[in-house]
Amino acid sequence: MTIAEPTVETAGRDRILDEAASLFLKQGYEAASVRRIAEAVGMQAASIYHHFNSKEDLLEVILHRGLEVMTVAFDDASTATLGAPGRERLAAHIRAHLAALYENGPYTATHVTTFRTAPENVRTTIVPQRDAYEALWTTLLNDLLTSGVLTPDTAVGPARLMLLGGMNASVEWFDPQRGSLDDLAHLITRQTLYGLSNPLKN
Amino acid sequence: MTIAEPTVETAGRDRILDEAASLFLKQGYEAASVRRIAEAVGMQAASIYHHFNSKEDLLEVILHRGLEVMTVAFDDASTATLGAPGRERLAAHIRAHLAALYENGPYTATHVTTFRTAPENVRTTIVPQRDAYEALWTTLLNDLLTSGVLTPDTAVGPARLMLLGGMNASVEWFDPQRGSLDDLAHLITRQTLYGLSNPLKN
DNA sequence: AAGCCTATCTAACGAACGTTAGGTAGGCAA
DNA sequence: TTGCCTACCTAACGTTCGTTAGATAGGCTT
Repeated sequence: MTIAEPTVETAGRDRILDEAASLFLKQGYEAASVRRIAEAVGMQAASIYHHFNSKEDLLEVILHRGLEVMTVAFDDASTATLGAPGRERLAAHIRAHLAALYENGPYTATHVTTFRTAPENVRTTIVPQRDAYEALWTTLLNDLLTSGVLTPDTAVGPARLMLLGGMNASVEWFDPQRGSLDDLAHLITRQTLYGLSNPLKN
Repeated sequence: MTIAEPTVETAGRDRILDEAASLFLKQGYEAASVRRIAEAVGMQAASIYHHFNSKEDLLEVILHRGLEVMTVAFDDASTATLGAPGRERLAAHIRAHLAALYENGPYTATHVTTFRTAPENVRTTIVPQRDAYEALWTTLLNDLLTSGVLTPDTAVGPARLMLLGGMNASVEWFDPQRGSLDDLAHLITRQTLYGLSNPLKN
């Protein structure tokens, strides 16, 4: 058990995390000042430091939480599609990753957009958990490869990077208010598996 | 007069742009201070302001240049593949965009990574040129669609977003020092056209 | 030789930054 | 009722930020 039910104690802390993650997502880590985060929460900048040791600490917690949201989504998709056909399993995991990006708070999207330029010590702390998440995808794609769902000459490493990169890149253009997440998931799944080429014309 | 041949005059200015773009790429726009940029160039911070009006101005010039590099690469690919088969034309333009990202200075990569969180007035200034570049891709994909190279039910808008997003996302993991750009271009072209699915197993 | 222009410098400005010290008010426990 | 603990506050710290003013040194023009 990692996530407690929201109590009065954690409410203030979680409010700070929510607003900080949203601001980091919109403006970037450096541009979002502690004072602006505090203002969004409705408190003074100094009060942030009752809950977190530093601004870097705040970012670290947010990046970890974003990764946790992804990982939980992935695991849920795995158990939900145990024994299902390969393409269905892939579709479910793609949909799960996109749901983590757009339907479970700003944490995953913030992770995706701010990790690359995060302070080095923060990045270093996050890397193991990040590797673990990527390993989940490697295992999934390897399963699909050995079961014959993917072309035998598929390079799993690059395929994983392109798939995750493609999904994450959607934060640049996909607006969950305007588009359906199911449509997006279907689009990416279809394009990943079958591509754009017209099979009738070669 | 907009672009002069490189003289001793513009050399200092271009040095500043190079170092600034590299730092913006590595650390982000806000984290890279004018003093650090000046230090990388080998001058004092105040000297930057002999060449640029403000830090925002510096970013704006860099973003524009990144877009110009992309556009020139696209146009070169277009003229180089006039009358060529559709898939070859697509491959050439993918390769051109990736070359702009990795082989023509840090400008295009910096554009891709910093545009989303750039100050709003800077973003506003850039948008028209950005729309023009995306329109080039829309035209190309529409050509491929009407000539039957792409599946008739291809949605060109999302396809363009996914293709550009996928290529741009490679800046997160592709290292031009370690990997071949031709390999990357081939990988993305192949995956875009044909996907990962094993055609022998449905 | 005189004057100007370009490119840089030193020095400093006010503002904003992350952060700390110390205080206060309210709830819970003894 | 007293005392403590949590969650905030006000005030301020030293640092760094983007930026400006003004000086200087070297080269080109006349």
